[in-house]
Amino acid sequence: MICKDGKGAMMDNGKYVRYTPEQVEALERFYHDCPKPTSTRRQQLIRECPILSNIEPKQIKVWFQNRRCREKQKNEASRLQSVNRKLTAMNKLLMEENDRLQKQVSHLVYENGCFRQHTQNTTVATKDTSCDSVVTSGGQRQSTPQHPPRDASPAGLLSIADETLTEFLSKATGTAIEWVQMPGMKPGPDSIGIVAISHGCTGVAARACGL
DNA sequence: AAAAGCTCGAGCCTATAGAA
DNA sequence: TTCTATAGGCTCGAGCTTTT
Repeated sequence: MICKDGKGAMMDNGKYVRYTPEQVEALERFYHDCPKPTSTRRQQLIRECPILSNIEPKQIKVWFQNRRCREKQKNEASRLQSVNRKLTAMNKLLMEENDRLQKQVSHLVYENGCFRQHTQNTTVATKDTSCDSVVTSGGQRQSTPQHPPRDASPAGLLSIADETLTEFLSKATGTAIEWVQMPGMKPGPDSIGIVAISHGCTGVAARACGL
């Protein structure tokens, strides 16, 4: 029967057994119906199926064991492929969002510089009362075309800050991700395949996960 | 007598060897 | 690369022994 050399498995004749296609087909059929047969059921299978009669019960047991293992590996591989596809798509969207936000930051930095400049000029003008031309020309403000003109008073600056904060918060809440632990997966960001997005979120992560 | 502890066999899972 | 087979570690249930 089976002998051991301490490192691998060999049959008596020095060769591994390769089950015939007919035998494999019979085993597969049975596996499809019952992936975890009891020893009684396996013996019954050997009795009922003549082409399996030359296979030892132990070998049948091992075959089912390995078959389940192969199935599990196959399922895991396909699950990982699916997660990979989602991550790739999410990465693309996040890169685009990052790019857009960086451009926005550059623009805001530029705007901030303009406002600072303007605030300085206004302060100098209001202190220097001898310079009428500056005071009277206060209505001719320079501003970017994207935003309506706003005064540089503390109230005006506060409104800009408020608007920026509101925009930031809407983005932050719009991309909120809840990590949900799934059976068989470690808790935390490793289990990326199962991110859950709150209803109504329109952020980038939400769009990515909806793929 | 009932609960607790121990042993043993069967089976599962993962990693690995080695032939086909 | 795939498939068959083994090793080793682990769990679980059954049966037996010991303790309370």
